[in-house]
Amino acid sequence: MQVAPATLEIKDESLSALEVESIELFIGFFKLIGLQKSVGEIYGLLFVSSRALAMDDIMTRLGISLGAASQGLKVLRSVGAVKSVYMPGDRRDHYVADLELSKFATAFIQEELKPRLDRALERIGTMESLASGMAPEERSTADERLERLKHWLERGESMLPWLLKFLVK
Amino acid sequence: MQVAPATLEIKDESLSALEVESIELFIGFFKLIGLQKSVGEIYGLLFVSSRALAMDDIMTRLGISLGAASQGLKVLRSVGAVKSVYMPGDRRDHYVADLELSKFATAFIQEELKPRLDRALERIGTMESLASGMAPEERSTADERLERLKHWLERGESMLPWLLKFLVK
DNA sequence: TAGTCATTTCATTTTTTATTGAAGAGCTTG
DNA sequence: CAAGCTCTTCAATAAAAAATGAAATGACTA
Repeated sequence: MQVAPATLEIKDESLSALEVESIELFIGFFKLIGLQKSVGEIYGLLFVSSRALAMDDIMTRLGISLGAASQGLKVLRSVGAVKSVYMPGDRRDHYVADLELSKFATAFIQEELKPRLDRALERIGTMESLASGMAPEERSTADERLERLKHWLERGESMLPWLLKFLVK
Repeated sequence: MQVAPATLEIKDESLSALEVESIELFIGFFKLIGLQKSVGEIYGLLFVSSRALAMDDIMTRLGISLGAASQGLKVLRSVGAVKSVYMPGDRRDHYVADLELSKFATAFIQEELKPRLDRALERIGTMESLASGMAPEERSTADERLERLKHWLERGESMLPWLLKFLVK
């Protein structure tokens, strides 16, 4: 299958090689903590930008929609990855990247990891009661495994404060 | 919108409450490290099972397809989360959960996190060269930020061995 | 306060990811 | 070595997630 590249759609209105690298880097990084591509794109662009960008700059440069830009910025604000700066004589909000990278990791740990561990430990409580009504042989298997899982989760949980301290520097 | 539950499809061929809790727990846990639902389901079922299960037991109990079971087990074997045990007089492979939970975390760190950090550091090298050909004001912004990012990534990387040691116990 | 511009929201569409199951490869055994 | 199981693969399908853009909202200003 061959497609003639006749009138090639110009998509990105010139992103520099530096911007492309930055964008790709942050897309990958953000995906790891469960954030979508457009969020990574926006942050990547802002990260290497020496001036604050308005939402429509971001849309145009990245070739993404209004909605994606708006929602992406919302997410980035909510994790403190981006802040808006005042630009005299311009009604639009302008955004700069917050360079304190540890914020994202911290937000991820506190808003994703910690709640999940807590929820898992809760479930283990439930499972322990359920296991207590089982036949002896099955029960001992379950009890042993639950104990093991609980220890491991508690160990993980105990590591979080240390991890946070390390990341925050 | 109301739907009459007239002839409710029996879906799970009797999973116990304990199994359901375990499955839900591991679906959540595995998703966090990027593994799909069916993988979590299978591990969750095996985790509380006191006997080894064959692939078609797994399919039947969970109501998943042949392909999903096969692929899920493949993933679980590949991260060492599951092992097959010999059952005399039965041609089928039978699986039990490996209870060494730290294995998954270790696999995740070594196969996902570490390569990503390495790739990111590589990109920073590229970006540094790209920045070196820029106009002075833009260049200084870029240099400063890249330096910062590099430090942070190196710090993260330096933490991995410690993290691994902690997890492995 | 009417008009304009910036932003958010959300139903729809698109894209991506996961699941299904039929085809077939590989073992085992009668 | 043929017939029957078991398991894997992969093209097709289904489900989930993300992006789009029109309409609603809010906010400034003339």
